Amino acid sequence: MRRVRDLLTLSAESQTVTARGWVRTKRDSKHLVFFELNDGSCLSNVQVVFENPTPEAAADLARVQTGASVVVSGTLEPSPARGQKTEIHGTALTVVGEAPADVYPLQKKRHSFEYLREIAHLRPRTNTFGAIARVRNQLSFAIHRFFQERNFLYVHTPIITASDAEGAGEMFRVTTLPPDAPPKSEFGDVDFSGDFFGRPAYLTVSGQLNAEIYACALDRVYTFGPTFRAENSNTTRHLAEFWMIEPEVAFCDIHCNMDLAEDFLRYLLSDLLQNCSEDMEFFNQRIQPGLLDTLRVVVDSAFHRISYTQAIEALTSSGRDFEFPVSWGADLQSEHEKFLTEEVYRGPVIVTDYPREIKAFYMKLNDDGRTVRAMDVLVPRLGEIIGGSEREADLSTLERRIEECGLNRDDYWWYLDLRRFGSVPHAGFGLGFERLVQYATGMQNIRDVIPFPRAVRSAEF
RNA sequence: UCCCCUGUAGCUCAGCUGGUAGAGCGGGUGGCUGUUAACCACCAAGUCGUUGGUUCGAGUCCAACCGGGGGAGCCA
Repeated sequence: MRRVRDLLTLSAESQTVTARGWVRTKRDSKHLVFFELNDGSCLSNVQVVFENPTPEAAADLARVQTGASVVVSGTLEPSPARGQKTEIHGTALTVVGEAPADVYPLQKKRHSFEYLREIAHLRPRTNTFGAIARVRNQLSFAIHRFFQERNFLYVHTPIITASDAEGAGEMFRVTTLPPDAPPKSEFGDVDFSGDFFGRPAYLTVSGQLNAEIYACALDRVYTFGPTFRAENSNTTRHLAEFWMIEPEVAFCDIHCNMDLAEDFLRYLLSDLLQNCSEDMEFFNQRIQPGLLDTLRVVVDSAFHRISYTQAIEALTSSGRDFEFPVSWGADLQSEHEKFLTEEVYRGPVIVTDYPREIKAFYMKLNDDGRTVRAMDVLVPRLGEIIGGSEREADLSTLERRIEECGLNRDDYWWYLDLRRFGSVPHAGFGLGFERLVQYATGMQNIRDVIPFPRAVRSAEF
């Protein structure tokens, strides 16, 4: 038994081969039947030919339709026609599972992504979703390799968290209390002391705070796990459940953090271009023309690095009429990010040193007292793909920032201990895995780059 | 959550200022000895998202609801 990917690299010397998989398309004439077999090992199908089939084989071939699963044996031969170098001249065929064409939802034609989303259990059988699965796999592997080569430790931060104020968005509650009649306190609010954890608990929105703990002991760590946001957001770049990569590095400032983020993205894209070339060529041709050229430029050139203040200047001096007014102190809107990445710099841009008021409490306060050492990596089409910062390492400054942000110091006692004992400058960032996949493939909707998307009012499959 | 667009055959869509539905693909049958978006011929297939309203008459106009898509905000 050989996988199609290997089969296609063999030289055709009439050797006997067996393959199995799912039939993508069949074409036949009176004495000649062609079908193409795909087993997910690569984008390409292998063409199978039956010439003058025996009556038994003909009966089986009649049951072969798009979507059927088959095992086929034959000899690998040079193909006389264009379209493929080699093909299997079939001698034996087993139809493992039929796919009746009048009810099988996938036809041998192009389907819209909207339709395929409704049949997410079958969409990995299409070219696009097979390619996405392989790209996700390649990127995941490369992410681990990148960090492992640099002596980062993979740490497993918790999925369930009790800190409800990480400030990264609405959270999903985790509870074993009965939803119809939860216990109430004397004031009428829900009493969580009897809940599973004895306190309110949620699904994590970030592993960062926990990662900092390990970075401040083991020097350099990363997490790669699922993350949950209960935001009621309905866009092409948000999910309620997504995968995030969060490196955290001790003795590292904002500049070292930017270097890491940039090396990381370029490493991943370079690896993908090299090791998923067939799939990437497909995305270039069918999904986003020009994609490969764009990615090659990103791999080969340094990212632009500007401060928030410089970004504001670039926007105000552009003469462009934006829907949202540009002023120092206001957050950058989508249209501003798009303008910077797509028109001013035509590539990834790292923006640093944002006003303290629009960023999280844990970001290191700059000497000017007005800005923090935040960094966002913005890319064309998507906007923010990475958000990170140098963390505030000074105890009293951090305590002041927590209070400024209206948070309760006591909730962060363990986080503050990191500054109380052996504090070090450290920095890190979060990369949204699905956004990376979107960027790398040119896919428009984030729901099409994750196998089973979870979004508002959407959790089937 | 807000704004805009959209819902007609299995899929993708057309259907003008209201007169009870059409194309391509897909499917079925037949033909074809090298196809590869196969080709040729024929055939079948629709409670026009749901409910209500206007009208002699609604796929078409109006309202509400439901589903889908895009944009914004929030962010990764």
